[in-house]
Amino acid sequence: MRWDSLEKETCSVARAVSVIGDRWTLLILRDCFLRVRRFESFQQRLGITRHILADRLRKLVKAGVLERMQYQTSPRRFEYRLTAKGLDLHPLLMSLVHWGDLHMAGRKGRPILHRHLGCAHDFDPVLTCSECGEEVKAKDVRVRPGPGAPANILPKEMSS
Amino acid sequence: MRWDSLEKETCSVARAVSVIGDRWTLLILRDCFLRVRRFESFQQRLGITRHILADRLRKLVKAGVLERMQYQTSPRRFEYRLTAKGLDLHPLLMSLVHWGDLHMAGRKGRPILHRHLGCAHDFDPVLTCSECGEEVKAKDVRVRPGPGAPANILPKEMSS
DNA sequence: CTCAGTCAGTTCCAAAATAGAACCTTGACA
DNA sequence: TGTCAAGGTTCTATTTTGGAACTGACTGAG
Repeated sequence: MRWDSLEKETCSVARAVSVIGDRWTLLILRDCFLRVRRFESFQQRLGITRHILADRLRKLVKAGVLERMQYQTSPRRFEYRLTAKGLDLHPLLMSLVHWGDLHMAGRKGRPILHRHLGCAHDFDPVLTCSECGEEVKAKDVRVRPGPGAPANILPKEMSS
Repeated sequence: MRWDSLEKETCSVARAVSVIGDRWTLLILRDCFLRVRRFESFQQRLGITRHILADRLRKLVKAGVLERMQYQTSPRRFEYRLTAKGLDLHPLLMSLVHWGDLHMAGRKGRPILHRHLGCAHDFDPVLTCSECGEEVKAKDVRVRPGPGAPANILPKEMSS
């Protein structure tokens, strides 16, 4: 499978993965949420090849996740900022950080704390149900085809 | 940067990305949550090269996200199941699906619906604060170094 | 004016990862 | 005996990366 064919897949995961399913891209987005915006800053923080960085930034802009804005005219310089679409990735990044904290942290504890300005406490993200507000556990979810589903979206294994 | 050096990074995102930051890996995990468990099933559903599939499954087992269990003895056959660590990726996958539904769905609507058994409604995932229970928005979060933080974890840009 | 430095890239080559296809092994079934 | 299935492995050709150097437009110091 080619990766450009992934965009045409019906599955939302596949389409999302076609944009953000890349190691460097996820690390770039992490830095975006830490307010890193410039080419040189990304490059120095990540140690990424300049070549690949330019490519990934271009792709993220094309996908509408980042926007490239000129911040000075002479010489022309640009910075990259999260769009609304990009900001919507916040729950995803929070989930990623939290999973890393739970399962991959060193013995010194978590490297970053998140403070919720609403209640002024350090917090962990909790995934809840939009309908009843309760926490959602993997075992409490059943999946079924939606209006945009193609024929074989669910495996045979799924009779539940 | 080599990818095995990423595991040794201090950032939780980097460490998480070293395990799941790969297009195929994310698609494999999506299928795991749909109860796909066998080599042939993954291969047929994903259209992934058998070679790469074997490699990714090996890595996921090594990382403790999947376990490889024998389900018949003659001939010996194995299946791959999510461990507790793997199940903890559920919020991440839900966030990914939801983002894909919001921003990448075709005009026919979302391909999969998720029903919460607790309240028997189709739902969307909402990320909330473990301390106050309110929904967490990107702008309501401030980040600061934790106990396991190295010197330069935050960019200069972060004075807020 | 000259020199060094910054930023945002581009170009080049070697090394690594991936796609696509065929092949292998163990055993079941007819 | 021949065919089929599951769960892989091996092979080569193509893509993608990594690493390093280079470019172009400017600024600011001496």
